Amino acid sequence: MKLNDSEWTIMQAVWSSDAPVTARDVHADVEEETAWSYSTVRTLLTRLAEKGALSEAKSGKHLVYEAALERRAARHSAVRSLVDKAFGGTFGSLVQHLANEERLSARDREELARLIEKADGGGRPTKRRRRGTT
Amino acid sequence: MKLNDSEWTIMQAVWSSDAPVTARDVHADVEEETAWSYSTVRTLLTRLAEKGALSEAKSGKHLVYEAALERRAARHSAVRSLVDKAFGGTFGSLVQHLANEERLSARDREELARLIEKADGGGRPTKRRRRGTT
DNA sequence: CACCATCTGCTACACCTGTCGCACTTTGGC
DNA sequence: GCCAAAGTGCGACAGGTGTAGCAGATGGTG
Repeated sequence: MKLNDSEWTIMQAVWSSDAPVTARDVHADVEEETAWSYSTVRTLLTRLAEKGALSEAKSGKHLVYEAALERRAARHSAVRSLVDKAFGGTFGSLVQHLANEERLSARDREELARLIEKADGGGRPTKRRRRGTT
Repeated sequence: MKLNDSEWTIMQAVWSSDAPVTARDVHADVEEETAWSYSTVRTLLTRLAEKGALSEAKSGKHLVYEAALERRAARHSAVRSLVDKAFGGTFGSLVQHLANEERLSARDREELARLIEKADGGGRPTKRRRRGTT
């Protein structure tokens, strides 16, 4: 499932709520950031429901929306898509870019290292030292 | 500079060559992957030149194209754009996603750790000072 | 020089995106 | 029950994308 920019904005608002949301809720949520009219929000919600990223249902008399697509899955697609088009399909290239080219703040870099360390198994010592194949 | 999917395909072909390329060259390069007609390639080249990502010039009698936008810069924008729309603008979130959610190969993960280590200053111990305002 | 293979300049066109507005239906309060 | 306020169904429209085709200008070859 591929989301375009405006759809991401809407989805973020939906995901940020535990309970199903109304168009009004979403509008309130994104209004400051986007200045979109209520109509625009409704259009986007409808399109998202049509494409299956949201489920649209009547709660009582009004329509409420709920994410049908998980944020995690959406992120996965987005990353995969970026890697495919911009990094030759190789995660390594993206990682390398982030580590070398990207102007990560020192803090980001630290966080990156910390996260990696943690994700690396949380127990297995990162001992392999040889820098081997390029 | 924001490139759409088809434009990325074209740009990759242009970047992959040291010398300026002709539409014919690009077509040959992407044909197998995309099955686009020569016309399509030309249209995309023109649009890219119009938006400044490529420079179009006459070499002799024919048009040749050369990247005006660096791959590195294009990647930077793409990553920034992804981070903004899908990860709340925080690199850390992307990194966290890559490290935890994404199915990185063990090798990718190692590479990630290695790159981070190396990029981290190549010697300065990661002593992470105060995290300031977060 | 004549011709054919190319190259180049336009135009096209359906579908996607970003952004609404309008008119009609419901609903809740007096 | 009536009316204002909110909700809903549709339509719209300009600009971006994906994908090409056509016709005229050009250049290399016999």
